Amino acid sequence: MLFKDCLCFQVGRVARKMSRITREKVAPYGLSTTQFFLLTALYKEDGMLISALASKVALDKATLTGLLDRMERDDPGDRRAIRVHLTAKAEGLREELTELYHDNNGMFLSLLSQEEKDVFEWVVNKLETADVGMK
Amino acid sequence: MLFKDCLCFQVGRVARKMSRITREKVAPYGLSTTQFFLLTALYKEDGMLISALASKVALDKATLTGLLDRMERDDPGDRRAIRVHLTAKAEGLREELTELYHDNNGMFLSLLSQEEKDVFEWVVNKLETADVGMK
DNA sequence: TGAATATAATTTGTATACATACTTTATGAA
DNA sequence: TTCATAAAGTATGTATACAAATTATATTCA
Repeated sequence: MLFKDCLCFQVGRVARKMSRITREKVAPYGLSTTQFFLLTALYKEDGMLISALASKVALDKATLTGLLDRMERDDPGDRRAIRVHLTAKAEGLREELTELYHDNNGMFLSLLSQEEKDVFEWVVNKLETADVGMK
Repeated sequence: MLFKDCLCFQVGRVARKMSRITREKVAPYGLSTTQFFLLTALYKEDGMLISALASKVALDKATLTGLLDRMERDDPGDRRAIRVHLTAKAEGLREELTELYHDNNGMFLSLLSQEEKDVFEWVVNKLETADVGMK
């Protein structure tokens, strides 16, 4: 089977599928998968710098600029820094979206045994932190 | 750690990183990661229908339309079907890109033990084929 | 002080990625 | 035959995703 032993392709393929599945669930809230994770990060910690938020969700800050275009902004002091805050609307959805986040995780996790989860987590971390000359 | 147990996020994050690493290697050939995999699929089997190719690389046919915009096309018989063929330029890079493909795979695979590879492959397949109400 | 440097974010340009709708052609059934 | 349906691609619109360059501000140090 083509790409059978290609980790890069396999990971990309399953990432796209899982993202699509998640998107279907959050679409009713007018969210994309990425926006959903971004909100989840803000539910955990509000008022981060864009660069800190980018680090949390593992995206480039340039990607976040677009994502955040319609969100509330603030500027407490340092004019280089912009802190991202939840809107009232997002705050109102906190409970519901947090529950959805856990349900969705649980759905995926329920497919795996404990050992599979452990090894998968270990492998993903290895691939993620591998030093292969990238920034 | 945020998203620690979120398979969807973890897989997406590692997919982006691996794609970036691969892109750095194929950029000198004027290719993106996706284009690289698409060529790899064509090196394996030339003359596929766009829909068949889309299936091979696990992308929507609409995504392939854009990707293939500058590639050679042919139409043998069925006017609904367009078959994708390698250009002379792509054919000239076959050896080099095939080697790069295997080297890149090997680089990622070398990070994992046999058991880790086995479990990872198993888990990815489970996540990929899981029936959770998606098309 | 003031120039060099670093930091935070934006801008620009390019390339996915996909849902939805549409066009064209083929096929199947009445 | 002819209408309904399916199949193959394309078009459109939206949303990532990121490299490279730029802007604006802060910091450091000579």
